[in-house]
Amino acid sequence: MSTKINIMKAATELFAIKGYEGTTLKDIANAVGIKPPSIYAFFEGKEDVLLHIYQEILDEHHKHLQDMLEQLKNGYAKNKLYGLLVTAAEYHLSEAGKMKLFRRLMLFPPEILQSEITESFQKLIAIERQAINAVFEEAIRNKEVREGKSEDMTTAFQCLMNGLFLESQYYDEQEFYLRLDIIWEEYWMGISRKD
Amino acid sequence: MSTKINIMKAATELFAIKGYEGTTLKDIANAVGIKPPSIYAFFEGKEDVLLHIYQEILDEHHKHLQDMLEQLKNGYAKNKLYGLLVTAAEYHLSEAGKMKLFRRLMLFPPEILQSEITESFQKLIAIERQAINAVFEEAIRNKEVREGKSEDMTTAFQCLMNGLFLESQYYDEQEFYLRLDIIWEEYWMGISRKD
Amino acid sequence: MSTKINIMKAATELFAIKGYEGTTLKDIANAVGIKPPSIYAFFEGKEDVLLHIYQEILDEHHKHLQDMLEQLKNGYAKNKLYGLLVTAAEYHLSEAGKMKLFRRLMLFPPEILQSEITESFQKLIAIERQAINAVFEEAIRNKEVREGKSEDMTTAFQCLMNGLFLESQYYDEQEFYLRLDIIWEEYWMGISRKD
Amino acid sequence: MSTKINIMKAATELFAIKGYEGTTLKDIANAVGIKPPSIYAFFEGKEDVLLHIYQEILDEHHKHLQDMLEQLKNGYAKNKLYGLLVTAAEYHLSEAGKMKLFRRLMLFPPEILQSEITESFQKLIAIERQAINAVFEEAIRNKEVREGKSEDMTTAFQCLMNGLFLESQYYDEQEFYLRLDIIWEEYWMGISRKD
DNA sequence: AATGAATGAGACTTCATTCAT
DNA sequence: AATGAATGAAGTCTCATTCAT
Repeated sequence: MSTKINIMKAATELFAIKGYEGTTLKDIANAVGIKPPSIYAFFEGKEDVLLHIYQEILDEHHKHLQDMLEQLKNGYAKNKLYGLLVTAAEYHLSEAGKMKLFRRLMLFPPEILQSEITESFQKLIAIERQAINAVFEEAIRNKEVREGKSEDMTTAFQCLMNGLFLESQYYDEQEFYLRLDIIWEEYWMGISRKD
Repeated sequence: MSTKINIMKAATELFAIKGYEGTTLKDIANAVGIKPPSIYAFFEGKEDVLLHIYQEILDEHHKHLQDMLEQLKNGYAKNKLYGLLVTAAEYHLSEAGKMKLFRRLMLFPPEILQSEITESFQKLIAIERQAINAVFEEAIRNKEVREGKSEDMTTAFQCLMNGLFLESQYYDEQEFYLRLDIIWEEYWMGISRKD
Repeated sequence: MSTKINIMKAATELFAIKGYEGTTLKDIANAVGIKPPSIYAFFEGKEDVLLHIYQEILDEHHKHLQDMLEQLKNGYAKNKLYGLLVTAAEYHLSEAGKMKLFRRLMLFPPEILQSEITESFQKLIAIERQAINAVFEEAIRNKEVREGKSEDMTTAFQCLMNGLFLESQYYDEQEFYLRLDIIWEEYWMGISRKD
Repeated sequence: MSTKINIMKAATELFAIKGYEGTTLKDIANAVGIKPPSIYAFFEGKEDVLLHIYQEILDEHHKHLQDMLEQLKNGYAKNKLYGLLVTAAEYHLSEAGKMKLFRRLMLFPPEILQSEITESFQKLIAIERQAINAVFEEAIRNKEVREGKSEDMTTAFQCLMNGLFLESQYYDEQEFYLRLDIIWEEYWMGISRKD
């Protein structure tokens, strides 16, 4: 029964590294220690494997998003936003394979799933955006950050997150966390209210 | 002949959208209006097409980098850095196919070229980093930006660039430029010296 | 158990419509509401299923032949021959699936069973032929039909039967019986003694 | 260039004997002396091979039908009808493979082409029926055959043809022609006008 | 320079079958 | 009696590539 899970794990890793088209069912089967036809006992085909993984990633991402939103409820904006970055970073690093695949699907979706993927990803981003925006609105009211439009701050913060999580792929864990802190410091220095 | 160029153009576009493994020589030939074997009159094979394109992208990138460095020679840091973003943005948008492939190769290189690609890309980034760093060093001296480590500022700026150019893929041209300006304003507000 | 019977029923229908090669054990299992491996509790394999069905058809055909021969014992030739056609027609229509498979196996036997099938079918035809021939011999003696060789009459009658039962596959029941009566009338008009 | 023709010839023969599902591309390729992928240089796939063959058979059948209709224009009904049988018999025997496949497709069409095949075959039969009916109408007027409905005579004659051409598959050429003549004699004896 | 014909390698997938449960 | 898991064998088809023209 764990074979299905093993297939998904192996396929996630392989799709992330070699891409959907670059990965063969043989690759996946080899990684699991079974033969290619056995995959069909659990999935309808290669596409179906990807779809299941994609669904799983989406579900987990939603759960993760809930955790992050929880994080954004109470406390100072500084802690909230930094916590957001760190939580997200930890998530990206702890689920390296899944997240690499997530980024790949987001940026370069395989033709077949293009529309489906694009749509659901945009929803995710919108939810995220709304939550972050709320933080900035409150932070402006509380004078935790300088004056400005919360919408624009959100735009800039999302850009920062995008940059960071693209970088999570280039650098090893240690270096990444170093950069994360540098970037955060630089960022907070610019956005925070100095008085 | 112009066929060779057409093949490279078509292949660039297709590799960018469908990936190297997801693109067939037939796809390329169809796009050009020839038959697959004709490609072998100009290239040694599929891999060779990618290698030529990759080389081309690299060369152009170097040229583009020269333009950018030129930009960074004289003037105020504010203009230099903003000019950098705009120049890069224009480049990314005018050569959409090439740049999409550039990002793809950078983030998800096909197995065969992995080491080669990783290496040369890191060189590019290093050059870029050095140039940007120089701008910040001077800007700190000139008190155009607040006090701080130029290295850290460079790190943050690169993160911003990465975020932006990842976003150049999500948003259409108009929206992208809007975001670019918002992000720049937010950024400059934070980094500039207020007195 | 009744499952065995259900398998044979479903397989008969499917072999008839889709052919032996065109039918999968999954098709059969689906039709029965079981899973493919369950078939192996009753049969040695796909070929064995066909063999059992084939044997069943053969046995029933022999029984049916006995009924028909019974029919040919007493009475007028006209009634005998017409009765033969009607009885056979009813049989073909009541056991549509079985008879469609019968025709298929007869005309286009799957390679594996070719020799076996050909042989046993020729026996059936020979028995049939002999019985019909006897009817004509007597009918000629009794002057129920015109003068002629009983062998030739049998040959013609068999041709008529073949034509009819090929047609039983084209036309729906109602139309088939209409044609049967027309053909019989035409036939009997030609063969009967007019005086 | 003749490879395409060879493929069609080989496939016709194999589809006739082993059925569409029972024939593999390897079987066909072997018969032609090529490898399976080469078939794709001429056809889109296995189904496409069948479709082309089917179209060819249909076209030839239409041509053959024209020949037969020509045959039915002038002369005595006896000669016309007997000529019809002989011409058809010669056709069936000279193109044994094609005609065996024709019968197979007519009686047991592979699922994919079922509707298409059924439709076009019914058209063929209707044309044939009309032509034969005309012969009987004239023959009744000319008192070449006994009184009766031409429609019914046509029905009976078609049944005879069906029977005969089903038999063309059982018996070898010599025996088939013997039976053909016997059946014809028996038939004509019954239908002709005796005075 | 271009391509029709051909193919080895290999991909995805189906299928009959086995076996432990 | 029934099936989930697994697989060897084989089928259809794609693809990069070669070669003669």
